[in-house]
Amino acid sequence: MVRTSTDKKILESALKLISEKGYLGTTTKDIAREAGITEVTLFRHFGSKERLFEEVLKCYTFLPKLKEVISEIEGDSINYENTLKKIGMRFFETLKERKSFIRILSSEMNVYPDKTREVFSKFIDETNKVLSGYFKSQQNAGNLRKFSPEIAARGFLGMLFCYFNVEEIVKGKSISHQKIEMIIKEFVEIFVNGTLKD
Amino acid sequence: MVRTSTDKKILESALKLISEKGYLGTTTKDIAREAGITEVTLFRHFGSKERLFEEVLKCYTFLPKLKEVISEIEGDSINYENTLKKIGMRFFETLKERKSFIRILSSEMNVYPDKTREVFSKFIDETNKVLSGYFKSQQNAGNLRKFSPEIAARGFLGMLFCYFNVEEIVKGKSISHQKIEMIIKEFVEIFVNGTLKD
DNA sequence: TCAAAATGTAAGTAATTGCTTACTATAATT
DNA sequence: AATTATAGTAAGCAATTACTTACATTTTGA
Repeated sequence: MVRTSTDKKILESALKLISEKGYLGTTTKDIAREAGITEVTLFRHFGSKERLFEEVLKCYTFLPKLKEVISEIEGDSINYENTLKKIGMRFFETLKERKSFIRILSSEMNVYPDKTREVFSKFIDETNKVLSGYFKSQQNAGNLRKFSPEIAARGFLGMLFCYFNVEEIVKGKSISHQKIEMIIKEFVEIFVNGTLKD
Repeated sequence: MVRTSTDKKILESALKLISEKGYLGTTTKDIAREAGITEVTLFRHFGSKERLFEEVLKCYTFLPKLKEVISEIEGDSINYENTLKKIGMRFFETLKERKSFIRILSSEMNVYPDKTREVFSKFIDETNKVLSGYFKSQQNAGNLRKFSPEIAARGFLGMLFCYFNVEEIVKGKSISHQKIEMIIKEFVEIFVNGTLKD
């Protein structure tokens, strides 16, 4: 679907307002106002509020590109600890970029369960697959002790996700790059010490 | 406030329905029907929908009693690893007991930000305080390496919280006691290995 | 048993919301 | 310049929702 500039304005406004006020708490009038158009134009472009919301979910869906991080790193012979740091950093940056969308996924799970659960589950499962694959390959190379790579990946990414969620979404802060690095350093240290072979 | 049995029925029904459909997605008619009363009775008891919701937030607010776990354990000379397992277990059990309420906290943060953020932040901060205090005392006793107890506590509880959130809330499953134990065992192993002194 | 309290019945209000319609004006394209 | 496409104006509709009112019935407690 090729997007006109009006489409884009509407989608952006919808993303912003729905992430702030919820789907049911945001009126089509609000969205139109925010986009600088009339309400009737909104309906001309998207047909209904629900269709607009579906397009928002489709348009802003994302997957963190951890695969690419691992590829880059495999070419660079960086060690395990720094790899985890880079993965953590990339993951966190992605979360920050997509903050509004993540807010919507959390809060609209009841109103629009099918798509939000699908997107959220896919996000979790795919990112975990990549990281657990990496843990496995490091185990196979004899670098790591025996543990469940899938559960460890869930743990590692879960720590980061939860930290992000609490600070940025619950507390409404914006974490500085420095602070993120510090947090990731601490988490990675625990993970490295906790997963390396003796 | 002393609760009549009708009050309780209304509060329980509101908790259930709001956790399933959201605050705005749940009508006072729905709640009345679920409670087996008429809508006018609901207003007699609570005055408004908003007031009812406030009472739900007040009534179902909780803090996991990790302090008690630590007290019990300190009397029992249980080791660090088993302590973390018991803490993890108690925390997870609490999350499961309060699943509906936690769903509401996540999803209604935009509609009712002040109280939900307050409750959620308090929950995070208090539980972290208790666990980080325990980490500190173990460091002071010379058992653990140097790391930030606050950040480690955030990490540990964050892993559990995120795992719970994804499985029970996003994916809508109910995790078996066995499965929880296994997950906690894995997470604790990483943490124990990651925080013990060499 | 009786009076007070609690709840139900039935109807209604005002406001809000998503959405539509018809006509007009503006912008873009040929 | 003329035509087509896009957007605006103004008004309105039907449905829904939180809430209210007045009267009747049932339940509870003394």
